[in-house]
Amino acid sequence: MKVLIADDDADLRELIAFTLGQAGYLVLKAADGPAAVQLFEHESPDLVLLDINMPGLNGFQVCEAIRRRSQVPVMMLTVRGEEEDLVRALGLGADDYLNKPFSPRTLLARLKALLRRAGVENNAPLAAGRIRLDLEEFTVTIGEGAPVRLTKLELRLLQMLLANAGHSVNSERLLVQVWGHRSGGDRQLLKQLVHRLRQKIETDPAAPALLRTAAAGYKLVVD
Amino acid sequence: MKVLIADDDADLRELIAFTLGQAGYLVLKAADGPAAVQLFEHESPDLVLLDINMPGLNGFQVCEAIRRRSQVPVMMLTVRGEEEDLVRALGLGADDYLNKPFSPRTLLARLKALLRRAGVENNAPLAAGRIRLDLEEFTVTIGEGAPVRLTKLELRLLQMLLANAGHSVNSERLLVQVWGHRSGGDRQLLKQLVHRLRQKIETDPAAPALLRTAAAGYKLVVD
DNA sequence: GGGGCCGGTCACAAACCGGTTACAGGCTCC
DNA sequence: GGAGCCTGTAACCGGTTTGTGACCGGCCCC
Repeated sequence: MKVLIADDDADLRELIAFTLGQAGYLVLKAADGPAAVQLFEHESPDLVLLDINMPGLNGFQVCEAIRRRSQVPVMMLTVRGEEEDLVRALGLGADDYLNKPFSPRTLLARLKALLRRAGVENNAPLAAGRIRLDLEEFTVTIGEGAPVRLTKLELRLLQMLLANAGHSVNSERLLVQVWGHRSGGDRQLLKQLVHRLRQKIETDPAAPALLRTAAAGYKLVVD
Repeated sequence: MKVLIADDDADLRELIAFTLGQAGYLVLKAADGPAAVQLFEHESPDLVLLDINMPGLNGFQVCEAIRRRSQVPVMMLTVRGEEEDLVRALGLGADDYLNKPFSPRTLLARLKALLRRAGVENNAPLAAGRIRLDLEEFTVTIGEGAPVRLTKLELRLLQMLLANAGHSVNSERLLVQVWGHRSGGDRQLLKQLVHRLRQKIETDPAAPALLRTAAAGYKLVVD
């Protein structure tokens, strides 16, 4: 599990890096905005910690840049009391924030919660019931069948549903997690993606047994 | 999702209540400390907004009382610049704070972030007496009967009534909470919705036993 | 008794929703 | 530059949900 930490305060950066390292995470460090963006593109970390005040590009700009190409969980580090910053960060698609100063224990707890929510806590092939997802190969295997190749979006959708297997997931949330649409609204995309995914994974796409329509969203049925 | 708002300033209280109501939250209002504590024990809200300056018990005392029995997220409303208050509140276990004056937008953003952080899932089946509501499945179950499917509006109405089970809820308030109409006035909608809901949940829709007409509104009868 | 108000009921129209088909632009890989 | 895939967009269909207008009967008050 890779975590990118971007902060220009060397002491804090090292403290965080140490904490996360101890906890078993692989840590990538950046001292300014451009470095953060570059590292992000190179290494595609599983989670990003962003300080707001950084030279080069500030945290907002980095967050925007990241959101343009990825739904990776982003946690902002803010100075307590900067109301506007907070609202702006959350508006830009940050998933959580942490007020400085914070304890390492708090950081870890929040980080884990965030990873759990994003459904990426294990990048080993996700599985539930008869469904197994291989993120490396971009394939899904149903029961004893042959692996089926998925596209990027199909994989992401299935991953989200799998992370909440058995429970219905709100369309709104799916839109946000798969496309990063802030306000949702565009149901057509989801409709279409679900349709395409069903064609691939359902024995009878007209009567879905796995990817079922639920009130206000979809859910993955596992036995 | 129930939010308890405690503030002795009636204008501010109503503004907040309106904002949250529009955003789909169920709002409980308290004008002083003791009322807040009592409401908290009665209704077990999912989040609490506390003003610091209140008659009876002040925000600190209420916060302490709440913390003695629950980990529910608490957000304090503070006057900008009162550092001491802030530190004290956070020391007492408050989770976040908001400086007055604040915009509704800010309030909502912070509140959502707090709920998200607290990991509150809003799919816990609401229940009272023989009535159980499943927000994920959009169903209601009466006693031992089979779950009945509800539409979005029916669910919202029932949720409002359930949150005030046993007490009559003003038509005006229902209109605002279910449709977001600010001026109410449109009783026909409510009439119709109640009718449709009764058809689904009453054994004899002509003689309602659960969803009763009450003075100036409706109420849910629980045994 | 008559009019106004209110809640309940009915019937119909409008809006919405999910599934489906079709097509076009963009991208990658030969 | 062309083939093939991936993604986004539009249009259509049938079913459900929601909004609207009309009517009825009870109640209260003048």
